[in-house]
Amino acid sequence: MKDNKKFIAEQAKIFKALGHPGRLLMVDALRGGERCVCELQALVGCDVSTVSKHLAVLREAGIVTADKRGTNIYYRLVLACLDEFMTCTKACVKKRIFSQMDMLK
Amino acid sequence: MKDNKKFIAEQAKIFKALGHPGRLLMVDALRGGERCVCELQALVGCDVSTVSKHLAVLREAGIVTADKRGTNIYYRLVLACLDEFMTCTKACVKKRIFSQMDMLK
DNA sequence: ATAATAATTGGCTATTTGGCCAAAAAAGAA
DNA sequence: TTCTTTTTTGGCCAAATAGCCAATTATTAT
Repeated sequence: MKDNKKFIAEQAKIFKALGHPGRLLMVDALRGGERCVCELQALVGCDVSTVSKHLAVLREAGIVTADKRGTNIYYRLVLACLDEFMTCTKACVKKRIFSQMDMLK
Repeated sequence: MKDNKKFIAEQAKIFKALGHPGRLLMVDALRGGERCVCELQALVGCDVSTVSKHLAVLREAGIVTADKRGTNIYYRLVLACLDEFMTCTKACVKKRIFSQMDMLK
């Protein structure tokens, strides 16, 4: 694979990792500081094993890192620009919802 | 589905749409102005039908819009913050590549 | 009207993803 | 040590995705 292609593939991997409601919910929560797996599990409400695999996806994309303290593993955000990402997509979705509403007038 | 959940699902949809190398390549090209499907096809190099389906994904996520002029359909960017998205993820990938290099020292 | 070009749609297959359960690993407590 | 808690891993299955080809639609040119 060409270097250029590899690079865009890595960028895509970041977006892909964010492109799942459960994972997005978790990273959004991590904006408020580190959380252990069990807290994140409570948040998304599916099996711990599922949560663990989602976290692996986020780790491999370079979005979060983990560190172990005691029995718990704490995850925290690495991706600096997540705030902007969330603000921007939120605005974008809102705008779309409004324009749909306009169409009903 | 709760309203909150619907909202985050819509946000996730945007990221998911960007989370594919071919689609990311296309939207990146659209930063330089509108392009017809055939130009985008030449860029990504797969079947036109495949490109068309990718473009449908981007449309449905609210990232691009299309308009027809003559026989061609021109796509253009709608998502305002794509520049930031690209800059940020580029920096993020570079940083990761460097830290991997550091580990080899 | 017929032919040619541009794009989308439908159908198909192979691969990937997301979810759960059960089992393993790692650390702490009894 | 043995038991308990927290997390990860492996296995499995259903659903979603990405790709191609063939067929359809829409527009322009002959």
